[in-house]
Parts: sequence; C-alpha cells; structure tokens
Amino acid sequence: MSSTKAYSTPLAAATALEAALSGDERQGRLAAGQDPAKRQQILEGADRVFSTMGFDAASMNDITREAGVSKGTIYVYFDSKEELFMELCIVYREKLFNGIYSALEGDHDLREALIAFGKALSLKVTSDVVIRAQRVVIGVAERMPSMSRNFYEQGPKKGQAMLRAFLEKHVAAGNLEIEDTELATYQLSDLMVTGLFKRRLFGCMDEPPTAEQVNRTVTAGVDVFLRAYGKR
Amino acid sequence: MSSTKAYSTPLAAATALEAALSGDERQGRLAAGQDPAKRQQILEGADRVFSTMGFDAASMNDITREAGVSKGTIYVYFDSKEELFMELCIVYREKLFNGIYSALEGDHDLREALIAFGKALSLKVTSDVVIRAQRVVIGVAERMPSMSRNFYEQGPKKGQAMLRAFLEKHVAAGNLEIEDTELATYQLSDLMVTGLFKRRLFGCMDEPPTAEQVNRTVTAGVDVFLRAYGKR
DNA sequence: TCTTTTTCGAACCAAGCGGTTCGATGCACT
DNA sequence: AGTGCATCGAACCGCTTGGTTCGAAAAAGA
Repeated sequence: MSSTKAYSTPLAAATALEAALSGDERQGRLAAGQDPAKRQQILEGADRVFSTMGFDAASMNDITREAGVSKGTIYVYFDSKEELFMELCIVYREKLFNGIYSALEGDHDLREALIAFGKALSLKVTSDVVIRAQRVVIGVAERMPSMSRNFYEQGPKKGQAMLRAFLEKHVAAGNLEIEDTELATYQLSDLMVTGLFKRRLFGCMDEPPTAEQVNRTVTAGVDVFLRAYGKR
Repeated sequence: MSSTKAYSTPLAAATALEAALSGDERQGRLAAGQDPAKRQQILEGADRVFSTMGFDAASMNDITREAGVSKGTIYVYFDSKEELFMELCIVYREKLFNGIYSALEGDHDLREALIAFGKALSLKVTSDVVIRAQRVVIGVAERMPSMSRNFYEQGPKKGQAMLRAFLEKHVAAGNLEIEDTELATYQLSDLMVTGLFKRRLFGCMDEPPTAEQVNRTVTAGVDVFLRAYGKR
C-alpha cells in the first residue's frame, strides 16, 4: 500500500499543515469530521478539481482521488457536493481579497495610493487561481444564484465599499470633486483592470498579465480618473 | 456516416437559415440534416436548455424535449453535443452585436454619438439572453478554451476595433487627444458598462438595468472619458 | 397511387454519476 | 497491552448520461 500515513497527497500536505496547525503540536483525538487539516486537504483537492473542470463536470470521485481522501471521509466532513462547493466559495473570495487594501491605509499621496492599490487589485484579480474561481462561480450563477451573489457581495462589493470610503475621505479633504461616489468607485475599479479582466475571463490571455502590463494599465486608469475627478 | 453534402461549413448553415425562414413557402425535399428551419428549431431549443442549465448540466434529452425534435434527428444535424454548442456560440455572439454600431456611423456630435453607442452596447450586454450566454461560455472556458476565445475575439474584440477606429478618426480631427488608442478604447467600453456588467454577470441584479440606470451610467462614463481625453 | 426518404420515438448500450454502506485497518489514548 | 474510533477503500445503489439503432410513420415527388 502506498498511502498509509496521513497527508499522503504531496500537494495538499504542506499547505494543509500550515493553515491547520499554527503551532507544531498535534492536538489530541478529534471527533469525526473535526480535523481542520483534513478538512483543508479535502478543500484543496476540491479546489483543483472544480477549478479545472467546473462544478458540473467535476465528480466526487475526482475529488476523492485528487484530495487523497476516501469518499466516505469526504461525506463525513461535507454533506453534499453543493455544500462542499459552497464552503470552497468562501475560500475563493478570501483568496481574492487578501492584503489588498493596505495601500489605502495611512497617509500616502492620493495618486500613489491609488496606483499601489490598483496594482495589487489587478494582479490578484487576473491571477490564475482567482480567474478560475470566478469562472466556476459565474458558470453556476444561473442555477445557484445565491452562491454567486454571495461571492460577489462578500468579495468585490466589500472591497468597493473600502475604496469608496477612501475616495470620500479625499473628497472631504478637497483633493477630489465627485458628485456620485458610488458610481465613481465602480468607474475607478473598472479602469484599474481595463482590458485585462475580461480578456482573462474569456481565455484570451493564456498567462496572467506581466507586471509591466499591469503597471501600464493601472497608471493609465488612475490618471484618467484623476483627470476627470481631480481638482484642477 | 453522417454529413454528406452542402453546408459543410457550420457558419454558412447557421446564418443561411434566417433568410430561408423568412418566406413561408416550403422548399422541396431537403437532404437529411439540411433543412434550415429544423436546424433553427434545434438551435433554439438548445439555447433555452444551455442558457438555464449551463453546458454540463444540460443533457441531450433535455434539448430533445425542448426543441420538440427526436434525438435521432438532432444527431443527423449535429455530430455531438460539443458541435451543437459551438454552433450555438456563433448565434450567441451574433445576438450580441446586432445593430449596435450604427451610432458610430455618420457625422454626429462626438459626445452624442458615444452616448448613443454606449446605450445600445450597455442594453445589449446586460440583457438576460446575452448575460446567460456569456455565463455559459465563461463556464466552459477552462476546458474548451478555443470556444470562449473565439466567442470573445469574434464578438467584443471586433466591436472594440470599430470603436477604436471611431476614436482615431476623432483624434485625427482634433477632437480628442489620445496617445494609446487601444488602451483608451478598452477604458471607454468598460466605462460604458461600469457597475452594470459585473453585477449582472454575478447575478447581483435580477433584472436588467432600467433605461434610466443605463442612461446615467453611460453618460457619466462618457463624460469621464471626455474630461480625460477631450481637447480643452 | 405508389415510391422514396426523412423524421420519429422508443428501446438500448456501456459508462459514469452522487451518494451510501460496511468490514478492515491502524492510530491515539488509557 | 488493550481498546475505541476515525479513516480507509471497495463494492454497491438507483439513476442519468451521451450516443446508437431500427422499424414505423409521414410526407413529398412522380
């Protein structure tokens, strides 16, 4: 037999431990379906399968194989394929908005702050993992509307709220002149990924954009925004 | 042995039917799998099924039922589920770009022309049919990259080429000051659907935007663009 | 009217699905 | 050493899948 020890799946093992056990000490016996490391292991396998196949084409057997966990065990941790996917969506949207918003904190120059934020956002949003995740979510939006809506509202929408607050701060400070900050926030965040996001989503760019491309796009986008809304 | 004769090119058949259908007179006996009306009938049923279920969850039996055509007949007209879907994609992208670009022709005022175009684009791109079609295409982008890429490049990309030509005309005429017209074209077309497209795609707006919403979004977007790139 | 040929519709195929069950296995605790 | 229990893994369930086949029906051309 090849897989007697836990974490026999090579890919899952390393990252599973990192997330699950912050310290190195093993905790004692866990109730069935309660081991966070195993849970993580399943989620990572499911991620790989869902990302490459989409929700419908992915089978639980595929996930079983990819996660290196028996089918029975998966069903101890998750009641159904749907539930497994829903929990994965939470992971997805957390992946999306991890450490993006630090650029908006502090007292940097307006333009510099927006460019730094835009770069971080643009890089994340066009990365392979995030693009794949979004494709899966969009693909099931018709049949499972609550899932995709939730994904968007807990993810991008929250982000936009932060950006909006940032803009409003600068409006109050007299650096910007904006009537409708909600609309302006949409405009800015679209300008930051212009020409990259859609092409990536539709598979017209095999590779994520280079740092140069991102830099060029974000700079141009922010400048358009500032020329339109900046005090002159 | 399936396909024997004419319409060897899928595109030819798909587009030819619309003309053939307009008259009511039946033409004479047609070779197996060559009746454009039947072909259309199948495509329409397939559209309804794919749009609501996505590619994977849709079954050929569903399409059979929805199209009111026997399974055997479908397989006379289309070799496989994939091929049926590919031909449907052609219909999809033609739906998307039908009579959008007339606003860019003629000698209208720059701003008026952009707003008229933006409204037409925005309405189409956020309509129920087009949103559903895009979801389906995006959903299979990972496994069938050529399909979604084709969809984008024959659809949105071609449209952008026309918009770009329009912008360049106005740059030459001295109405706009743009260095990178490709990038500017991306920015403008994103600004025109800002806040609508993504929310629709992720199912955060159940209904298509109202004419008012579209009007507001497009006007604001065009004005941002003109403030940034217009001669002052 | 009779022939020709497309379409119909139901039966059929092997394969795979999501989900369940259950005895064997082996670790973790006493 | 002994035992309790989470995991394993394979077999199994009923069902649907995409795809094929074929005789009957229907319609068009002569």
